[in-house]
Amino acid sequence: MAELPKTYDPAAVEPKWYARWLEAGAFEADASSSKTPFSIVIPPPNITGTLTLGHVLNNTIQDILARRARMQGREVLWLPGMDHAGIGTQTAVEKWLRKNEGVTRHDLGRDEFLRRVLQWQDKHGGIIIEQLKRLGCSCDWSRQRYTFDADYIRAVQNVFVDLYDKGLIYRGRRMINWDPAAQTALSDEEVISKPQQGNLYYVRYEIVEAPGKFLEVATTRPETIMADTAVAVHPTDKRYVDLIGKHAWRPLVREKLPIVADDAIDPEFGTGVLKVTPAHDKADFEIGQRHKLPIVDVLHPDGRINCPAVPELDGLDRFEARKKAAELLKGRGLLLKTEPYENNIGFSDRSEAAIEPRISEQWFLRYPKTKEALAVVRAHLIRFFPAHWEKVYAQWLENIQDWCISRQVWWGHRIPAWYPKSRSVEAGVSSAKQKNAADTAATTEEKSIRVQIESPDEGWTQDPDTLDTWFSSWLWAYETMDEEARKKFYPTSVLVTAPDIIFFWVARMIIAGLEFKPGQSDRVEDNIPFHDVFFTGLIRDKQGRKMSKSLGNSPDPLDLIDKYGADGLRFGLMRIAPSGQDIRFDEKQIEEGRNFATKLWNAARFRQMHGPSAAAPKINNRSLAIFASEVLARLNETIDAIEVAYCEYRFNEVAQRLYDFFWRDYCDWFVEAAKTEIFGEDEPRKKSALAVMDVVLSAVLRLLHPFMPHITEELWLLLGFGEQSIQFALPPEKIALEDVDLAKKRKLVTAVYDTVQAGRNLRAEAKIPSNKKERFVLCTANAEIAKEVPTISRLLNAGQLDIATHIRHTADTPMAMTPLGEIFLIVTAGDKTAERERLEKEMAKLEEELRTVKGKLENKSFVDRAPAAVVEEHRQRQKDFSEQLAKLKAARDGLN
RNA sequence: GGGCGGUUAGCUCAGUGGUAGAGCGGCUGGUUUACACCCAGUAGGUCGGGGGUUCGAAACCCUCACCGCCCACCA
Repeated sequence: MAELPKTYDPAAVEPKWYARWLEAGAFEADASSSKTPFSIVIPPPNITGTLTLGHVLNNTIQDILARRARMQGREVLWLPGMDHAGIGTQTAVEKWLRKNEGVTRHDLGRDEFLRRVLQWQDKHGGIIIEQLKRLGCSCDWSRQRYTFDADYIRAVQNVFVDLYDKGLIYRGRRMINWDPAAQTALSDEEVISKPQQGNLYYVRYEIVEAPGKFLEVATTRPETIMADTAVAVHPTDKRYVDLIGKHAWRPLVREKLPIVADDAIDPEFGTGVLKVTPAHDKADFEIGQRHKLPIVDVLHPDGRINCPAVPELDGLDRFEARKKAAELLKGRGLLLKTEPYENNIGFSDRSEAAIEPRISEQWFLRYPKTKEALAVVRAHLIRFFPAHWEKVYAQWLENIQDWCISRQVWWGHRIPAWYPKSRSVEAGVSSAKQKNAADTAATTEEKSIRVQIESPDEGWTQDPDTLDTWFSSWLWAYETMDEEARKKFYPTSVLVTAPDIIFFWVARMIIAGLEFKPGQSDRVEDNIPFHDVFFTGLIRDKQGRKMSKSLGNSPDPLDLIDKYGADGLRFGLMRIAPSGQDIRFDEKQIEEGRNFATKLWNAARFRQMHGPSAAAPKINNRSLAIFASEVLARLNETIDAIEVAYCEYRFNEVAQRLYDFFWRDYCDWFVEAAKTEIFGEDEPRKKSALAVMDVVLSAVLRLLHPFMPHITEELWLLLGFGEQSIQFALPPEKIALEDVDLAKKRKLVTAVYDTVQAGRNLRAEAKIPSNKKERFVLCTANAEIAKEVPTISRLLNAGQLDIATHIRHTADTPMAMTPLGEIFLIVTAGDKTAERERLEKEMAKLEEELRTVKGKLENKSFVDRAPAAVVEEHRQRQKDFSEQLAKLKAARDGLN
């Protein structure tokens, strides 16, 4: 048996084991196995990504589930991979190119740029995979996939063609979200609205039919006045009814605008008059459609003003132009006033640029299977944990809009659509000038489009756009698997993800599963992508702020691993991660995880110092010390509690239970009590105590293994619990404690422990250093206690412990009540007053408790209606309290 | 405007009907032969406010307040 080193060194142990596990192929899934399958697909991190605490949380949970399933004898597939992350990666590489080569993607051209992305990817991409390995993730790396693998690309394009053929994908000119920084369209989900401090400008529009009279219009965007094509009021607004049907002069680029009536106008807002700018506002666009208004676009794709008719504004950035437009209007006496105003502005999730609503020709998906997707969650064919996310999911599906899937970025899955070379391709960017809004519903002449993967022939050119990254991710649950794996492992067991991608990914994967039916039959239950979804919390900093690069409040998990070990990080994080709630991160908590690992190490060392452990430890019920029975009973309770917690994905509870059991019940109480036997002369009893330790340690190591894989593996083999890796050891079963007296024994143990605590308290109150061996006397009627004197004495660190039936209480002998009787601390320098005060304090506390219990028992309703057991408990308590109080009183009176 | 979460010890959080808990931090004592990343002891809480249900509420119901998130076209 190897000697355990004095201290645990995760830096040496963790990489060693990880390398061995890989070498042994321990994480590889065998699709031909007859074992029950268990499968998880990883939420693929971006190829440009590096490990964050969010990843640590997420992947630790997946690893716990995977490792536990392996121990349970299941065939486990944890399928890893990465996402090509279209806009994200393109932005990252462009930034790198600008910095390192001083070139833009336009300098390089599309083909060359894409070559550079691949180069960059080889050199700098995929760091996160190595980081996940340091965390200990037991993914089947032999199956690692990428959303840009050749066959994955093909699958994505097939899906596009399929949906097009079904009439679900269409091309259309519509109002979309335009990101002027990335210069691409975005889906609604990629736009996040934030309140923004701005101004409300009150602008005068002269009435054409009544020169000298003005309409006042309140707007936040004076720079788009040139794109106004109407002025609108509410049809019942008395102030303006007379003007409906008349006209107003547009103040910039003077032109007649019709004054229309529309229900969408809120008469309460501003002046009750809206300038209608169909090209640059979603609501205005709809009003435009209703009134057949023309559309005037005055913005370049990059957000600069495109309006040569107003040279002062032309070419200016939209925000600059806003100020300038206000000045311009002011100069002409058309700006009445400016008020500070806060409104919600949409921002790009990625580039953080302010979004422009914009009319543009894009590809859209009319979602299929939305009702079915709702139904499978409603019927709990897919279960959400915590369940309240079902509502969020339902709300989205019930109000679902068509998905804008085309992106004007180069890096991504190219849209498999072809146009005759003669026709100029618009690349999604609309240059619509004066188009009639009514026409926009009509899509580009479908005849001229061919949707297929291969080029029809030389006369055709491919659509330059790429697909939204999520249009490839939604196939992740099954496109990552080959035919054989799919047969064995699809639908997957559980998806572990953060709730912020419930729409982006979770919902769409469910839809994809139901639509494309990758399962073994056409039945719904064979085609859902997963059975359970566990939503993790969001990790926040100590102040409750979201972790972000710009705030610099996100600690590098790799630093934490260096400092505390991967196991410490994992355990510390899991212990504070309540299911489904946000987590406030504090490094202290990781430190505790590390401390727990050290505790485990030292407890194992202690065991190992007293001889070799049994490979398959067994205990003999009859020879168990009462303390052993107690710790084993508590172990059984822990095993049960953990089982229940796992069923509901309450990982923090599993961790906390293990922590409490091991540290408090096992180390603090059992091991300390068992030292009597361990250091004693009685060989059979010593053996029994060591066997109990083996049973507990072996069980705890296995229970802890999913959380702390490295240290448990190390200790498992060092202690000799198995020649095989702990990874495939069966989970511990409950110990059969068929002892008829178990309840009685447990009560006695609790009484002993309470007595010890009372005695220690006496020592502390008497200001006696804890290392000083003092004499205690225990007055008790309990006949069985004599056997336990050595242990009680050890736990009290007593010089001597006498059992008596009576002792005269004097000031020299501080006394406390315990369930066993009275415990006295025999000291020489006693103080009568102090002792009386102490006793009276204790009496007061007891009296208070007694009053509560008595009150309840005197309440007839309580006695009649409460469960008999509860009433009985109260009666017992009343009896005990009264007796103890009487003894305290006698002791206090004895002092006189 | 709708929806969802939260409010328990100085801090971070457990606790879904029966004597209010843990860890950290504080204070006191300790080089007790596994562990100072430790051990022992201890202080600290009208469980956000109000109302209700119940013999009994931190927990269940109603209501208010505050904090956070999500959804929604008020310029």
